[in-house]
Amino acid sequence: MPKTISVQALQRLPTYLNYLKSLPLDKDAKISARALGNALGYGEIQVRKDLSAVSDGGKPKVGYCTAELIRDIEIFLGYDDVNDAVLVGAGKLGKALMSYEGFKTYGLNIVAAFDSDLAKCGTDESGKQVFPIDKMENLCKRLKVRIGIITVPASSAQQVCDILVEGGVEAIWNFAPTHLSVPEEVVLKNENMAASLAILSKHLSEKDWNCP
Amino acid sequence: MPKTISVQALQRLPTYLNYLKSLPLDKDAKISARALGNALGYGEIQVRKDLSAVSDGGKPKVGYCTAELIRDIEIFLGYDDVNDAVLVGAGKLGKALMSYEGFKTYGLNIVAAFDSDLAKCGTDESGKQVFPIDKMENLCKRLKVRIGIITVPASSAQQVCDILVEGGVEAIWNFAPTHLSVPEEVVLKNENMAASLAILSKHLSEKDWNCP
DNA sequence: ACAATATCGATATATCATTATCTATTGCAT
DNA sequence: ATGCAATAGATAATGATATATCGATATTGT
Repeated sequence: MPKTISVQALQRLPTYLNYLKSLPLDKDAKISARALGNALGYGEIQVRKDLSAVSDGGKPKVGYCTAELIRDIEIFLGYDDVNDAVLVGAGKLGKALMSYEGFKTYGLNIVAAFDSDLAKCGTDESGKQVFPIDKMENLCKRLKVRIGIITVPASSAQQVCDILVEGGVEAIWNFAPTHLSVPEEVVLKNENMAASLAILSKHLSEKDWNCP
Repeated sequence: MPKTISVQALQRLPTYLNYLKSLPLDKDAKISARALGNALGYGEIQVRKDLSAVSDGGKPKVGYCTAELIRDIEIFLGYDDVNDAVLVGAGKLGKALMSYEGFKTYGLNIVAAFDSDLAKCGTDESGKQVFPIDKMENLCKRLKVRIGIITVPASSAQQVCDILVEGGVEAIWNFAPTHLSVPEEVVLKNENMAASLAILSKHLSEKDWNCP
């Protein structure tokens, strides 16, 4: 029976991983759930629970073996095998993502980008190829790309999304500030900046209410 | 007593708003919770619950008045009054955010940016000024900036964060893939792309398990 | 006018996530 | 050895969120 993990816990794993990797590399280093939690602002019980889903345990009085933990999380998250992705929309945000080196460490490899504006096509400064959008479906199929990243304006996002799905993409990462409908079997993750802003903005206005 | 709203619901509000605004503008248009839910992939009960926190209600057999709903959500989210923000880190992502026009509609106004690299200082292509980072604390205080956006590499994020806090910033929007510690009274929102990727990546690898 | 229907709102239930409590294990100092 | 402190792990309790049920109300068609 596969271990279960909550969505929230799953989203915390990269944070653990990131912190663990920032530690001085020592093959036999150990870390306790409490230390890890303190560093990241989580409770120690939560840390243990999160880690129980990915690792086969730490030792009392010692803690977890840092190196093992790193490996276990990476395997669990699938960072060990690379997922190919395409990006649609070579605007400012698209370019920023294209040239972000960090994705490699997350097992994400952007193999190509597309844009409807022919002026943006060619080789990007990141070294990646930008193709006209009508090549997209075919190229996705040929390369068996599994992930599509959408960084086009909201107005064309659904259209782009449909093409990606047609091209056999299995997961879509949407940066356009709009809702997309996808078939059930396709995973959709919205990077909803407006939602984040809503939180900040609400907190600020609540401060104004409470503090006279 | 002020109406309460869950964090999750709060994060859905911008999505409602965005969809409502995409509808043909008609002063007397009405929309039912079910229609709204179907369009966005939410359950109708959830929609009603979410909206109950912001609006003073729809009418049976009719639904909600679209125009009123838009206004109510905007007021609730504070989009009517503008919050000034500064951005730190004029790299690719920073520039992308600086030139994103959409923030205006969310009541966010980036008044200035900072970077430690003097070569990046001056006037950005977005028309915004980029200042050396040692001017930051002072400028935040003078302009009473409430929001700080961090788009620097993980290694310098905490340092930048501390300066922002010193400068009196009340909310921090962190795009660096690292954990930040802030005083209790400062709101921190992490835009954790790694966390989103974790979800996609996990779903993909789970597909591989289940489908032989 | 009255029934039928669509819809809202409130309450209750179920699901999911976090935190607290308790027990068991390990290493260390005596 | 033996007892103490630190720590993991399991279970239970709390809290947050989503879903279901039910009654109330407005519109529409007879």
